[in-house]
Amino acid sequence: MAREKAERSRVIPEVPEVVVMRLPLYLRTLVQLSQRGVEVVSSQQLGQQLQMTPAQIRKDLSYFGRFGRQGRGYSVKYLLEELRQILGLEREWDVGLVGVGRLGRAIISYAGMAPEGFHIVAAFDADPRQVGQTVGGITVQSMDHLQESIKATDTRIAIVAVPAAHAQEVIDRLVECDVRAILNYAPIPALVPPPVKLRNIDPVLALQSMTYYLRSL
Amino acid sequence: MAREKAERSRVIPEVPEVVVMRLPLYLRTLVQLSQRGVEVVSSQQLGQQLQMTPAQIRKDLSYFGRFGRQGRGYSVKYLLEELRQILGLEREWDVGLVGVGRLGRAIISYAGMAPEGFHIVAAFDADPRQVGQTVGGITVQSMDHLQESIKATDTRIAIVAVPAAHAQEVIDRLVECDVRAILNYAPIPALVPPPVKLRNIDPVLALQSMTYYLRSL
DNA sequence: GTTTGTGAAGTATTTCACAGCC
DNA sequence: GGCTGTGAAATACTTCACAAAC
Repeated sequence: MAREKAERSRVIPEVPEVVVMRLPLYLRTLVQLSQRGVEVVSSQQLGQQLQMTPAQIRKDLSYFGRFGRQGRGYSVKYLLEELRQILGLEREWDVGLVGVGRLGRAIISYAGMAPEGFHIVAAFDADPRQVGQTVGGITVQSMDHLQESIKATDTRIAIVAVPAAHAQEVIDRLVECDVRAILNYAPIPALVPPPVKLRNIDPVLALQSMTYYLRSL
Repeated sequence: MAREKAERSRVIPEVPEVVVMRLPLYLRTLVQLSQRGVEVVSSQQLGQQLQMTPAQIRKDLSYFGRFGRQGRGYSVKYLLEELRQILGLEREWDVGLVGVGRLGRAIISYAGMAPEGFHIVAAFDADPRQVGQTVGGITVQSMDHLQESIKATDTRIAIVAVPAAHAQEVIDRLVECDVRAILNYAPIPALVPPPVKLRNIDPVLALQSMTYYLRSL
């Protein structure tokens, strides 16, 4: 009869996850503005760029502190630094990659990660023919070394690019060796225990949800 | 004084977009169950697989009709067909791809699209060295032919895999030639006019929102 | 017995609107 | 005059809980 309500009616009004997911968007826009030499920006202007209401931006930021100045707006440089701080991006992060098939290789070669401080430092594959090969400067290791290697390097972020059939098993193993954030490219609704964060990259799902609005065509 | 409230207080209680975005997830799970030979499934069981409440699944489905039987559950085969119908997936869709760099090529070679009925039938690139080349059976066309070709083939879905600096411009051109659904891989907060649907694939954003929870490490 | 479909209740999230400050 | 930060109000979404159906 006594339910586990305790967990839900938490005392700390935790920052909503939707808010956290919007912060990188703000950060990116600020970086752009900064590169264009803009020094001050209002929530109004930010909202225009991002197609959202100024109030939402202000409310989101207010979860973390007071970063603006009445009558002026936000200092681009200052807000940018604060957001980086909040998101834990003032440091570099090591990332492990599992699966070096076509997709995995594309991910390794993708030039957009490193500039943002995410460095793929280890790669693993179940296929013995892949093991020992060098891809983008990284030597592919056997799955037998997964736990050992991830733990030894204290890697907390992993990218999963293995076939759907093996993804959950791989994810379970990653969780076991204390990986706390997983970016999953496999088209499965993966399950992870609470402390672990998971985000899915799934282009087919995205397409399938858009065709709903195209039915009439 | 008179605001454009009219648009918001619409009479039709439109299906919430969150609901539409969950349907493909249900569909995929049903396909799996079907392949395993399961014939009937309850919202309870579906919820377990997908880590969501049975009530949510039932409520989501109720926006579109009544597909279950009390005391039994849902016929996997029937619900699957209905969802395909609702999502507009009982037909095949032609897809145009803009940008055949490393990412674009990886997208063309990705084997997961065609089985779901999405066929990349045309590819475009601004680089003259790419134009005329054949990638995965498709001849890369010049950007000069974009409008002409997309319109001629009546393509309504496009994938954008060009550098960030050109993405918005490309998206604008796609919108002009009546593309109604865009899957954007460029790391920019792109803007599209209301009738057009946009989904972003952005691994860096996903990573940046997870590191928030890793700050303590 | 089981499970759906759904109003009503409960949460969560967004937007409003304004005091306070520059 | 312009803009932030924020309680309060409004809206959106989720979950409850139960009558109806099998």
